[in-house]
Amino acid sequence: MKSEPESFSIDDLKKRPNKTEPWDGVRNYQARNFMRDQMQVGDQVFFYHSNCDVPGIYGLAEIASTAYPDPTQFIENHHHYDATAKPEEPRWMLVDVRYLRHLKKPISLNLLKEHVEKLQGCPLIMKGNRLSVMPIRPEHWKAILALE
DNA sequence: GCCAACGTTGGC
DNA sequence: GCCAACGTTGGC
Repeated sequence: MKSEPESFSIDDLKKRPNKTEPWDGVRNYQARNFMRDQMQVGDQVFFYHSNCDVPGIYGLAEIASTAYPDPTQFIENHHHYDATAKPEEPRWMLVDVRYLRHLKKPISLNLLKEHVEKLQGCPLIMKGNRLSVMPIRPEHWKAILALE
């Protein structure tokens, strides 16, 4: 799961009550579907910092709830307001995310790219990929964590 | 700040 | 259904 650290970083997540935060603001259908259809409580997550000095994975989190409607879609004037969404027919979903730990050493995108051969097909290092939520296959998860 | 790589919108 | 225009993401 990606976030711009200037708006919400893994340090911010750690400081939250229960170290947990609703992952609101996702407005991409594919990303929504991953949260809605595939995420289960206890699933582990890489916390990725995008659009920053050193993009990469900075820590681990876990899914703390199954998907439910993103309340920000109903709030007029909110940055993530969606006039086409109605409470009886919500369009956008989110999950709660709980902090687990920082990586001993962040795994930069640069470092990930040095290990393409082990990460064949991993969406993280694929060009043009802009998804903010994406599934990581178990073998990729292991290979990435081994870089810590 | 630039720009490639998308995704969305809306006219036709 | 096609596609041009536009908006967004995110690395660099």
